[in-house]
Amino acid sequence: MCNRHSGDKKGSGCRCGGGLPVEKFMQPCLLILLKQRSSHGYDLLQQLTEFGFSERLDPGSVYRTLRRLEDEGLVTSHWDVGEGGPARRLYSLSDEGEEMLHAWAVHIRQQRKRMDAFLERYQSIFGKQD
Amino acid sequence: MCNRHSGDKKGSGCRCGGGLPVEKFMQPCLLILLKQRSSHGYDLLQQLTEFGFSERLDPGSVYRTLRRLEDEGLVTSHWDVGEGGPARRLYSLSDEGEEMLHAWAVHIRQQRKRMDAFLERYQSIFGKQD
DNA sequence: CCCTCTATATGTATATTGCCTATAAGGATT
DNA sequence: AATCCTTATAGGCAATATACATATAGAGGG
Repeated sequence: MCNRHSGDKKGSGCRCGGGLPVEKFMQPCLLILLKQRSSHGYDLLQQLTEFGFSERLDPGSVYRTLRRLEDEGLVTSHWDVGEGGPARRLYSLSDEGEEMLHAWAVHIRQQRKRMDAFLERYQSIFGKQD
Repeated sequence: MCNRHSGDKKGSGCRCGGGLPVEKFMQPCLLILLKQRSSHGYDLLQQLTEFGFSERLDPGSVYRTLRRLEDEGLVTSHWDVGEGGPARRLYSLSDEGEEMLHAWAVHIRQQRKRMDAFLERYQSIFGKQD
């Protein structure tokens, strides 16, 4: 098993071969979360569990992905030195990011079709209950 | 666009960010094809279009993936020097490969759920027709 | 003072990716 | 026989992606 599966322990090793890479799928999830409301990395890290990411998801991956999204102009950020606690970087979705979100939706629907093609063939061989 | 999307031209460049890497998803597709009947790389290359792979899918990727599956003991192969044409390497699914196929089915169903979670949220924001 | 929680960021070894090119057999065309 | 296409397999490589570990730092509790 691997930490790509929700609920897995960190560092348990992975032999399953993955499928959907963590950081890649994280991108559209972050974009859609930021479409709903602007937020900072640590908060987004926790919201990501709603999309099936592990509760032990590596924070470094989230911050790195956010920086990359900013490099690509899909999100913007500014420092938020507010009421107590360390300073946080507040991210917002850009217009370009919203466009990319639509592109991702198309892409993900395609991927899902491919998975359905696989699962249908699988069930036609092994049966539904398997 | 990129050659991950079926119908794309080879070498047209990719800025979409992918999602499901070609060679990763190719693995369960090859296993299920080999479950149905033993076959060789070039034939499998063409059968893969049934799972949404591009008709211009790079043959090198297919052969490399097959070799990797063999290294992992999921498939076996032997040379088939038969009636006309170049020699072909005939691949068959191993017992271990069939087990891995079941593991993949579980995994892909999980991935599908995650995509559904994304698409549902997407539709709740932008509407179904979008 | 130490520990935990919040919060952000970097380093690194290894694996994976897409693309290009090489090799070779056989058949058809010129 | 020379050229070309199709079938068939394989290796190289630069760039990127990955998982995991580690660094930094503020604030609050015990």
